Amino acid sequence: MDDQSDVEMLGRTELFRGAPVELLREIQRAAFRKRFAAGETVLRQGDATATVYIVVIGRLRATQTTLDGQQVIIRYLGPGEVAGYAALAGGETYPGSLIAVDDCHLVGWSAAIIQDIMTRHSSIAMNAVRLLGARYLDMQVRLRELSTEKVERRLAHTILRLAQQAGRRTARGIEIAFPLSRQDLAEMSGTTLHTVSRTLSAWEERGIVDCGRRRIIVARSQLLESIAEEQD
Amino acid sequence: MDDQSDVEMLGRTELFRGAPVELLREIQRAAFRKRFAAGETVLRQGDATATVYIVVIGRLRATQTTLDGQQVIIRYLGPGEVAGYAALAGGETYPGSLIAVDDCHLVGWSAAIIQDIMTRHSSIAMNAVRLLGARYLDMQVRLRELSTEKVERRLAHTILRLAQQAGRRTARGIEIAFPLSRQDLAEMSGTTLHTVSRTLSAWEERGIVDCGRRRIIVARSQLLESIAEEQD
DNA sequence: CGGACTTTTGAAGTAATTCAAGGGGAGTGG
DNA sequence: CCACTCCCCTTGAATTACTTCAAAAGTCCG
Repeated sequence: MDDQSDVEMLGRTELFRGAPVELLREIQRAAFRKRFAAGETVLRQGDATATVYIVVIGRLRATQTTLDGQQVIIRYLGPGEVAGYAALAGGETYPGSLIAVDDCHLVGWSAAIIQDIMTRHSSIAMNAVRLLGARYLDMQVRLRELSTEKVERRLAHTILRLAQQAGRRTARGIEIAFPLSRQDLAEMSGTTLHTVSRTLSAWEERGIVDCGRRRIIVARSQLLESIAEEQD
Repeated sequence: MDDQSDVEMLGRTELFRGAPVELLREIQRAAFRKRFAAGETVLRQGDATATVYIVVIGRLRATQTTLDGQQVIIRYLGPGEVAGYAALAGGETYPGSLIAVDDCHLVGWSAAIIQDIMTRHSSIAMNAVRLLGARYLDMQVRLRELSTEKVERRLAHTILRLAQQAGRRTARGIEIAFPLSRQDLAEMSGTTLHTVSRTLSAWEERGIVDCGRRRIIVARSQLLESIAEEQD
């Protein structure tokens, strides 16, 4: 990918949207590129914040792990999204880890550079405010779901959200465009892989979804939506 | 409260910290003051975003309500904190409601004015980035707790967090400085008021807490911390 | 002192976890 | 190319933590 198309790419990201071309060029010159193979760790929970990345190609999984090894998936990050927000928001250490789910291309900057850019260009800082506001809102919604809904409904919401953000239309329905195990779904919905497996089996029988090994296709999204909305 | 002390107060808030005095004066001139009695609604879920407030005196409860009337408490807001972040982050509507728990004094600005100030002064925008980053992180931690911990541990974490942010040393221990019902604790911990009541009764017997009607005193915080950290 | 709200506690019910075992794909190495 | 191995997934049975249902007792306020 050449510098020119990099600049265009940056202009479409949530963080740098709306920036004038000269500024995008400056930002592009200050960036470094990095690639990660599927399964590699991009950054590790507890490490001192050093780098902010933007995803160019591929997908990352943001997790938080407890002392006793239990994991929660905070979110998945796709092209154009900021990875390592803690370095942007002045956190001391990364609150979670970031793992490449696919083979990934990222562009990165040191925390100091990004913070300098935001300080000199308030429109970029405002983009960061909007982006963090949106993520905070997203977490509020998930917290509410986790507090008030039963597992089946939560799982439906989780899958619908994934289909929305990473869905690919196919002949058989909307396919979630990256590998996703039962365990992953459990860690996103606050349940166990056993319950996820049982629920998906039941849905498959009703023709709502079509699943394989680390693969989910939503065949009848309307039915799934009605499960997500029904009262307990 | 006169204008001079208002300016000093603003300089100590999370949003305006570090701003030069002339700017603080300008901000103070653009503000309006508003008081709410205990129980009054400051802003309502679903309304178009219009105002950003800062709490001067008192405490607000931020909630989210589902279609079928179930509530979740997102957080409590105390002096110096921003209320109505959605107006700051460019959201269309308020994602939750804000209720006065105490009698409250707030200062407010229209969303347009605040956004203009942030655009003209990137240091304020950076404060907003930090503040939203911190809230997002807080929600990540709570999401993880809700997903991986059993009720007793979650309740312990909830009470410890409240004691930290609104605790007042007394002869009998750390008292949470605003009225807080069993129902409120349930809505913060993702459980029912019955389970909260039972758990608190058990703790009271062990001398860990000392509770009354809408009142919690943490008598032995070390024991509570050990409950919060023990493996399930 | 009445009435509304908050809290407590028991008993029954249940959704989901935990425990346990086996089956099947995908990739690897011989 | 086949066999081996490592994951990942499935399904049943037992267990349990928590909710739900129900009723009564406190406590505050006008």
